[in-house]
Amino acid sequence: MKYNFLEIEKKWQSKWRSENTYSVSEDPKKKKFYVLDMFPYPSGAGLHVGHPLGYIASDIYARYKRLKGFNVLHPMGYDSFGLPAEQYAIETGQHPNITTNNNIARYREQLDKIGFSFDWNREIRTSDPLYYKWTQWIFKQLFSSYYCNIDDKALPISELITEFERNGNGMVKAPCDENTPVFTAKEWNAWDKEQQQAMLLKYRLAYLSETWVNWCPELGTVLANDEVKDGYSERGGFPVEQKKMKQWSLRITAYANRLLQGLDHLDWSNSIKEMQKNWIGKSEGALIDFKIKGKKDKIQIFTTRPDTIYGVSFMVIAPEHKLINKITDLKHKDEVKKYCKSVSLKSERERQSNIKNITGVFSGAYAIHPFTGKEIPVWIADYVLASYGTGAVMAVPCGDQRDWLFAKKFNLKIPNIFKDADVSQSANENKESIITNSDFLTDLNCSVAIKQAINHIQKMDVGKRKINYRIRDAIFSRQRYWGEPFPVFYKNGTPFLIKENECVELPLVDKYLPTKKGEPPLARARKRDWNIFEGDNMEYNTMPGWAGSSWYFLRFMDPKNNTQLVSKGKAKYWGQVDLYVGGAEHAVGHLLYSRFWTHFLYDLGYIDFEEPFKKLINQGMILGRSNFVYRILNTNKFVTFEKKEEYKTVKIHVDIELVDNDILDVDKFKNWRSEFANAEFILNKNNNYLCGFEVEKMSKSKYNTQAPDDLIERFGSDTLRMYEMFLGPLEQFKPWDTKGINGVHNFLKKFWKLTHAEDNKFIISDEKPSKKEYRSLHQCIKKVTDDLERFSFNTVVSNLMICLNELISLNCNKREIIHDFVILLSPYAPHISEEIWASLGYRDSISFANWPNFIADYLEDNTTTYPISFNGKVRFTLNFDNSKSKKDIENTVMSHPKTIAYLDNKNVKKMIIVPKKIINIVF
RNA sequence: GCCCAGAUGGCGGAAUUGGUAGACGCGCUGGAUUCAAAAUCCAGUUCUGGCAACAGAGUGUGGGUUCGAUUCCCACUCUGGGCACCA
Repeated sequence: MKYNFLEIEKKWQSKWRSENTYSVSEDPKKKKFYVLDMFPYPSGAGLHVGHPLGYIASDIYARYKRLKGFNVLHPMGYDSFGLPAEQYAIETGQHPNITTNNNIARYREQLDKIGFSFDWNREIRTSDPLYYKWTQWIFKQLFSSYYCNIDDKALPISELITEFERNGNGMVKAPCDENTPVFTAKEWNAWDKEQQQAMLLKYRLAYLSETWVNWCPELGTVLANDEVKDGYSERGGFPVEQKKMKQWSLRITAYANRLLQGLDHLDWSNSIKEMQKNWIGKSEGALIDFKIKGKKDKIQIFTTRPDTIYGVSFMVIAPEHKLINKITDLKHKDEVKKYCKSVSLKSERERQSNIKNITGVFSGAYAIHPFTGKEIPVWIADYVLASYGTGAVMAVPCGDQRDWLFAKKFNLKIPNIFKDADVSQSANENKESIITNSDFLTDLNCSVAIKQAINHIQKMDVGKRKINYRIRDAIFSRQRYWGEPFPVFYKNGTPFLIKENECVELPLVDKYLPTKKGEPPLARARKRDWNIFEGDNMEYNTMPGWAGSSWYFLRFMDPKNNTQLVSKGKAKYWGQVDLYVGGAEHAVGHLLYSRFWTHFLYDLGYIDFEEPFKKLINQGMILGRSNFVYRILNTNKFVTFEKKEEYKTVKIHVDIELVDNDILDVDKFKNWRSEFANAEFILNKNNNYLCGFEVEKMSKSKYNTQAPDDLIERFGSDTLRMYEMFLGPLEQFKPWDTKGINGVHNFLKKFWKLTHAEDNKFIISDEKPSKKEYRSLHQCIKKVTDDLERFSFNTVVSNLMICLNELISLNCNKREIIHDFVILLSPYAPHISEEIWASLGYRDSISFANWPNFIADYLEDNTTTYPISFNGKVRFTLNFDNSKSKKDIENTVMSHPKTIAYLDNKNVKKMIIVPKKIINIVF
């Protein structure tokens, strides 16, 4: 009798492949279910056990839904554009396509071994021109659209042109660039084509804009904020400067409100929704203009607390504010210049982390309070950010802690406008307060006062109600090679789209580096290297990593369509992703951008759902369990964990392969690395070397990674699948520890043993199961079904174990029971289940069996074991017939000798009998 | 600083609506089998005291609500994640 998992798993994997078991197509007779994983970037290191965790969970769910009769779409592909392949190409000169294909082959091999039920006919790769043709197509649609705030949706730019021709832009309500002038139809019609294009670009959802970037001349590239450390590049340590660069941006801000509202209807975790909410950062308040004494200019501020306007005692503007030069008086000019310079030298990091170090400088200018007419000093300080709101605030030190601290530091007045509040020690940020000393706002509470204040501001024409968002438009250009090229060419500096059905393919280049002039790598391509070349030159930037992943779930529905992104019928049938599983690190990036693109495609009518992912589960990271040895300082002697305090030691990571149960195999250790060949050991009392351990991120450098491949060799993938689920709740971060894996392996072995004789022949009994056996099975059906419905993948394993243990003790290998049990098991352990299913005489895959129905009758019990508790403490249990009345139960309990003993002649105050639950006697 | 999670035996975890805390698995202890080991099987295993029956304590800490709290409320500590001079 041997459970030969290697043979079984190989057999079924090749069968699934050759018989196309998991390929699906639209079937109007069946209800659909779409289960999707966040597709991986195929890195060179291959998969470790942490990667497939989410895939296993989603595969189990997909298999479960299939058994429930759903038509399940469960595809997989690769997010194959990315930096590591490009970096490798720079170093070796090898085309990233080659590296990428190799890595994909390795991934596929590893994935196949785990027994996933993916429909591989639908595989997509974002770096495939057949795929990115449609990424480019979406960009073209964005370029050809603007956002209409009246209809609250994206519309074709042609409608905007018609409006410009008729009425100019005076009536147009659409998000556009800040510097867009108002023009008439006459002016519009008089402009030449290039001028018109320039104006349209200010409205397009994909537009060019000048943005500040971290430019590293030495590397010839733009760096992300976290790649810059104290003004130098993290890689290489070269100086980084701020440079203005013309880049493509997407007007995601137009969708800010819809992206926020849409969150309410999504079945996502609270924390992810919260993160997106904060990212979008909606705040309601008012814009208020403050006149400057003796100047024509006004400073416009944004505030969420217009109710505190009588508490303003100074103003603060950001060091980058455009009015600084105009308003600063002669006396302060030098100081202001010096201050602004010093701020600009600070890195973004530095500026953000210096919360305690309050700095600022007086500009010499005074603003006029719009209601009181009082003069208030205008300060410049770096705690005000140029990029948020208007880059200027009205400082209310009695109501805002940062203003308060600033006022204290520079000795500014702190007038109090709150009734019964003490603002001598800190600001009063309590929004329940009553306003005082504030003219028409006096005696109102804050929320009423805010409304009144805004009304007054609008009446006085000094400002208006304003909803402000923190979210900024997404920069869509990257100065890289290995990304989607833009379907764009330039003529006299004006961008134009290439023809409708064409796709710009990545041209070959001699090197994957920027040019000497600092142009992106694509500028190296000669005219004849491009498959399409129009105008003066093609766009040299490529799209960012998130372009391809923002819409891939749509392409899986119709991956081979050559005339459309996705056919309308297929998109209608498969619809939203019903279950999306992936890591929480994509909380704002990927998940927000795909929502944006889905909203947009919905507006244009290509799909009929607005939100891409109905239900989202974020799997927690699997952490590694590292082992350590302790070397005594300056020696080659290692001391066991128990005695390490007696010496001065250095902690060294040791490969977990050399350790079993924290006990080091000293011989293996000596052979591990030459420096340890002559190592000596101080052992513990059992003559063992005990290692220390720590739980940390799984990583090669910590020698704590575990590839799934070895485990599959040793235990089989059915065991691996079950074990990864058994580890704990899917969402939780949890340590990986192979110690427990033989527990689930044992479970499968026991199941095999139950259904196989000594000579490995399948044995099954055709006897009618007993009531006990039915009961055990149906208990299991109920628990497993309930647990899967609430995505409690770990407890399903426990319940299967409980059921099997019961069946074994009943010595039950009856056909009817095993038949249902193996279906329950099959989502977790599909290979062994297929094998036994075939032995039961079925020729079709178990994947399309029927999930067993739970029959409550089998669990019906006519007695209940009641815990009898005294003042809430359980003392003993009694069995009662369910038909027994409360009075009967009470009499029996009260006359029970144990009850009499526990009561010890005390008076019973109360007796609580909860039917089928508990009995509590209070005394 | 703000927001969101979480804290249960030696370990991973369970307890779905407030109703016997510790299911299931690992590990450990003892036993059977074996020449021996592996494998397998049986029994025990929250802590403290006791041979035992049993008693007491116990779900991060301190309070509260309740006949009854891991579960609800208040305050706090710690851990993880996210955001951050956001007006």
